[in-house]
Amino acid sequence: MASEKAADKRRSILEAATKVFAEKGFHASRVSDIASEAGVAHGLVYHYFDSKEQMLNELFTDRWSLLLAAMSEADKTLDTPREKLAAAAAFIVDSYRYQPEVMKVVIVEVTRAANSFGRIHLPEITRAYDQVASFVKQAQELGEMRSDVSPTDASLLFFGAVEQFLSGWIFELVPATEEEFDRAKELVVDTIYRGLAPVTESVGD
Amino acid sequence: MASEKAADKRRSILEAATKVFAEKGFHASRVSDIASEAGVAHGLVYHYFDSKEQMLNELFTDRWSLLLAAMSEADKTLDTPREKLAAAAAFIVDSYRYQPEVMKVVIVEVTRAANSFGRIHLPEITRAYDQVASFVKQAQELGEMRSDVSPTDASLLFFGAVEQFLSGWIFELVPATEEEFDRAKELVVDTIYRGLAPVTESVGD
DNA sequence: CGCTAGATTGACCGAGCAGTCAATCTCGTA
DNA sequence: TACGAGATTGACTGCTCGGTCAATCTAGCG
Repeated sequence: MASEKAADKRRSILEAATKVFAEKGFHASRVSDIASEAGVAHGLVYHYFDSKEQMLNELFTDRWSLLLAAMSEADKTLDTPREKLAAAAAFIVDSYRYQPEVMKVVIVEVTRAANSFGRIHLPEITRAYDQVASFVKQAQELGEMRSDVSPTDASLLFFGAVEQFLSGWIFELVPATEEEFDRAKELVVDTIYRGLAPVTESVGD
Repeated sequence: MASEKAADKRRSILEAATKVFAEKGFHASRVSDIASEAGVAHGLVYHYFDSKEQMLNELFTDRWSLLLAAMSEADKTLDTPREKLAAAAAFIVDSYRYQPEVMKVVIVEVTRAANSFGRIHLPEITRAYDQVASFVKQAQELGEMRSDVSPTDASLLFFGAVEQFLSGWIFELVPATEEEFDRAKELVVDTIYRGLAPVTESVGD
């Protein structure tokens, strides 16, 4: 069996798809673009994949399950909710750092595509939100975060902020440098943590 | 001249387009869907608009300039940066409250579409980000926010959070009730403000 | 009333492209 | 070296849609 070589070819086609999707967006990407990027005839794409859609679905699910696994692992191995939150932010930012194309596709074509792939993958997406919400809940139980904010809302805040940084890099609004990556991670976690700290007293409202 | 009636018809087609775009997304929307939603033959759409794209562009620009105007007005008439920030959040959230379809299209099809319309409208989008960044700068100068965070980054945080709430409502992850709307506004501004408050001393990194 | 400009219609066209498939090739194996 | 399973090719198909346009309608005006 050439199953190993076949698997390689399959992977290289998926990588080509990632590159093309990242560059032109899913809708503007032709299967023939992907094929030529991969250096194969476009018919071959259909030997390995059912459709263009399937490629995006696979690409997303592969990466998203890494995120889910990383968060789940963080929940088990790390001690404080803050560290867990930091681990989640770090995973996402570093994913972008090392594979910007994959993450660009994941964010732009799925996570934020409320009318198409976002809807399809809502269950997986929600799982990540829920995990972060559970970290928030832990923080609340430890008295590290105010309890009058729903963990769900806090989780939206968190993902909104992280994804907006990715967006900024993707749109090239903000330089995508090593320092920026680390700064972003810290800023998000820090701001959420301070912003949701228990209200000792002081300020009315 | 029937120019008044004509303008009405034009508007009603644009409204139909909004509805269809919001429902199915731009790419999945057919010009004929828009026409039949508006109750006209699809050829008429081209009497009033050059293309499907133009409709989305117009729709976005109309709404976004309202946002820019509102923020600019807030900058002039309100006293504190915090109020200005609150006004920006309120404008966006209330836009969704009263016209969810328009805002859904604005956010999903433009603001977050890094590969298509987002790129085209980047200058306008950036203008809004810059305005918020300037509010942050004002807050920093008044000593209400820490100065070691770049206003640009703070602005990303702000928009990321606000848009993620809209996303939550759009995806129906979170109930879109009156209370939620008001809660979201306050939560975002409050969290940003607390989160970016000057660091009195204490914690060393 | 007719005339005209603009509004409205819907049949039609052509491009672009996802997906198919029969033919050919390649390579591991016996 | 001969066989065959799976890999690879690219010509071809069928369809969807955006956009065009000539024909028809309508309403205000002289």
